[in-house]
Amino acid sequence: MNTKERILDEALTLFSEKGYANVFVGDIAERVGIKAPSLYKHYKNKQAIFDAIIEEMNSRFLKEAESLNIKGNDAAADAAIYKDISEDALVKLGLDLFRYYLHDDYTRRFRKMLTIEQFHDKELARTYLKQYADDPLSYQGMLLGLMVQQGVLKTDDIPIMTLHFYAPIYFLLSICDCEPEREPEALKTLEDHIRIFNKLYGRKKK
Amino acid sequence: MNTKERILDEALTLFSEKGYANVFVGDIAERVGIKAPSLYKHYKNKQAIFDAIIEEMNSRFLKEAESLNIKGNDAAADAAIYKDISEDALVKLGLDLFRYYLHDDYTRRFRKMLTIEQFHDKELARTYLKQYADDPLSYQGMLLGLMVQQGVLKTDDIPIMTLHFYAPIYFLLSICDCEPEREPEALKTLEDHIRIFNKLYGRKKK
DNA sequence: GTCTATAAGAAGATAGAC
DNA sequence: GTCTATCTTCTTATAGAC
Repeated sequence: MNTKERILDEALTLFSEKGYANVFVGDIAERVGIKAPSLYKHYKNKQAIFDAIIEEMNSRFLKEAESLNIKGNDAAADAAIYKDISEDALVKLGLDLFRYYLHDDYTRRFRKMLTIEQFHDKELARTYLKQYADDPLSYQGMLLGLMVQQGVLKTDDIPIMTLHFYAPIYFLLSICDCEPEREPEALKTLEDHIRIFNKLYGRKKK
Repeated sequence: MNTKERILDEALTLFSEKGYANVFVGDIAERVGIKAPSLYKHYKNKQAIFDAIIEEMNSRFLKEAESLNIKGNDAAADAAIYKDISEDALVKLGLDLFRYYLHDDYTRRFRKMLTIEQFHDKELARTYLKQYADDPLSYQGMLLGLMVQQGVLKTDDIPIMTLHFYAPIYFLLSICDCEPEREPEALKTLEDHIRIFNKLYGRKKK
C-alpha cells in the first residue's frame, strides 16, 4: 500500500472512531508516519480525503452489487438450490454474513463513519440508507422470494417477511458496533432469531 | 423558559443536527439571542452544556422508566386488559408509540445526538444502547409476556418474539431520522409489520 | 446578565529548502 | 515527497465596563 492509500486507510480508521470534525490532519499524518504538510502533496485538503474515501467506497459497493446481482441471477437460474435449504444452512448463512459485516475491516469502519456522519448532508443520508437499509432489503428479498417460490418458506407479503429477517440483523449489528464485547450474546440471539424465523415462515410440518 | 434552559434547548438542536464538534459556542448563543461571552455566565464551558443535556436527559428517562414501571405493575395486576386486545388495538399502540418517538421534539433530538456521539466514549455508548435497545426490549418484553400469559400470543421464546416486534420499529425509526420524508411509507410498513406479527404469533384460529 | 474587546490556543494550509 | 517554519483563520474563553 503506497502513501496515498495509507492516508485513506488511516483517515477512515480515525473518522470511524471520532467523526470527521474530531480528527485533525496532523493525527492522520502521524499514523501514516509523515508530517501534516507532506499530506498536502497527496490530497488538496482534509475534505478531499473524506471525499476520496466516499468515492472508493462507492466503487467497492458497486462492484459488490454487481457480483451479488450475478449470484442472484445464477441463483434464479437454478433456484433448485433453495428447495432443500435446511434450517442449519440458513443459520450458517446468516451468521457468516453477520460476522463478515462485523469483522471485515473496511466494511465495519465505513459503516461506523456513515453512522456518525449520516446527518451531515442529504447525500450521506442517502448513501447510508441505500447501503444499510434499501439494498440489503432488496437483495435479501430476492433470495427469500426464491425460497417462497420453491415452497421452502410461505408468506403473502415478501417485503414484510424480508423486514422480519433483516431488521433484527441490523439491530444486532448496531449493538455490536456500539459495544463489541456483546458480540457473543448477539451471535447467539441471531441464531435463535433465524431458527424461529424459519419456524414462523417455514412450510407447515403437519 | 429562562436563558439557562434556552441555551440547553438550542444546544441540543444544534448538536443533534451537526454533532458536538461542529457546533460553536457562538452558534448556540446566536440562536438564544445573546453573545457568546454571556453564555459563560450560565455554563462553565462548552462541555458543561453537553453534560447538562445528558444529565437532564437521564433524569427525564428515569422519570419515564418509573412511570412505565408503574404502568407495567398496574398492567400485571389486571392483566385481563390484554386478554381481548384486538389486532387493530395492537396496531394503534405501535403507531402511536412510533409517532411519539419520531415527533416528540426532545426525544427525537436527543436520539439523533446520541446516534452521532455514540462512539465518542464508553458511557455514551452505554446510554445509547440502554435507551434504544435494552430498555425497549425489556419493557416491551414484559407487555408481550403478559399477552402470552393471557393466551393472546403464543411462543416458547419471549425474548426473540420481542426482538421480532421491536427490531423493525428500531429499523424504521433509523430510516425516518435519516430521511424524514419517508415517514408515510414507514408508517404503512409498520402497520403491515404489526398485523403480520400478530398473525405469526397469534393464537391459531383453526 | 449582557455587552465589547481581546487574549490564548488550536487547526488547516502554504512556502520554500532538501 | 518529506521536512521545518510560518501564516491565517477560527474558536474557546476571559477581562472588565455597563
